[in-house]
Amino acid sequence: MTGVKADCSTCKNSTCLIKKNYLSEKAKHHTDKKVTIACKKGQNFIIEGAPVHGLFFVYKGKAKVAKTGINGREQIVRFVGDGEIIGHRGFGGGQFYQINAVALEHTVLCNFSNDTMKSMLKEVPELTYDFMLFYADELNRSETKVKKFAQMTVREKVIDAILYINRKFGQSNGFLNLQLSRKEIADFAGTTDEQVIRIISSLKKEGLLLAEGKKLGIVDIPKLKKEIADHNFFLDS
DNA sequence: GCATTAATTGGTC
DNA sequence: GACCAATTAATGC
Repeated sequence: MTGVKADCSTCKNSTCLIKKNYLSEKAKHHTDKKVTIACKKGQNFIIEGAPVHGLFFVYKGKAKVAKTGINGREQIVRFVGDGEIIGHRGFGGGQFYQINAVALEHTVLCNFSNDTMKSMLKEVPELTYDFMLFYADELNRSETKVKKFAQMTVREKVIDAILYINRKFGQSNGFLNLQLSRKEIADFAGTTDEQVIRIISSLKKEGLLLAEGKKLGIVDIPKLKKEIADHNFFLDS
């Protein structure tokens, strides 16, 4: 397409597992095979049930990864930013994607085919090791999430979701760097948009949160953390 | 500016 | 605490 060809050699994403293990010439003939995909905001680039088409890495941008439930209800599994992996659960055995992935803003993706990934993993042990750590970490997060969903109150889940966004994307000028609709927060926290709205407005009244339209800002991070501290063993999930 | 969508609030089960 | 309905604010065309 026009211009944007993501190149591993000039990429700035130090957290990207490919970039991290991009050992100059050793992996170059592989990374050259990747495909760069530019997504518009709202674009559904991974469709639940569609055949697996390799692994995706975010070169630049943000996306949400979700599973669709019964009556149109959505469960957002995670949000991803620069350097992160999407579609890793379909890698290997999986024939079809079990998740949806939608770009939340203009996003550039690097797509590696399964074959390319396989030969890279077989050739570069450092990369394989990092992948193993990544999968283990993902599983850990997933288990932590189960506990949270079962034991936290809605208020705590919403606070947790907001803190998660802050951890992952940070704030600038007093507002979170990721703008989500109330419904998206609800779909992530496992509740309804009405509940999210109510909790946000009370947190606002309590002076813990700032809200201007879709923009959300955390005023008192330690206080919010303290509120969920009882449940949380401070494993940043 | 109008029309669709999102945010908000109140109420019921 | 989810679901529904009504109102209002925001945003796209």
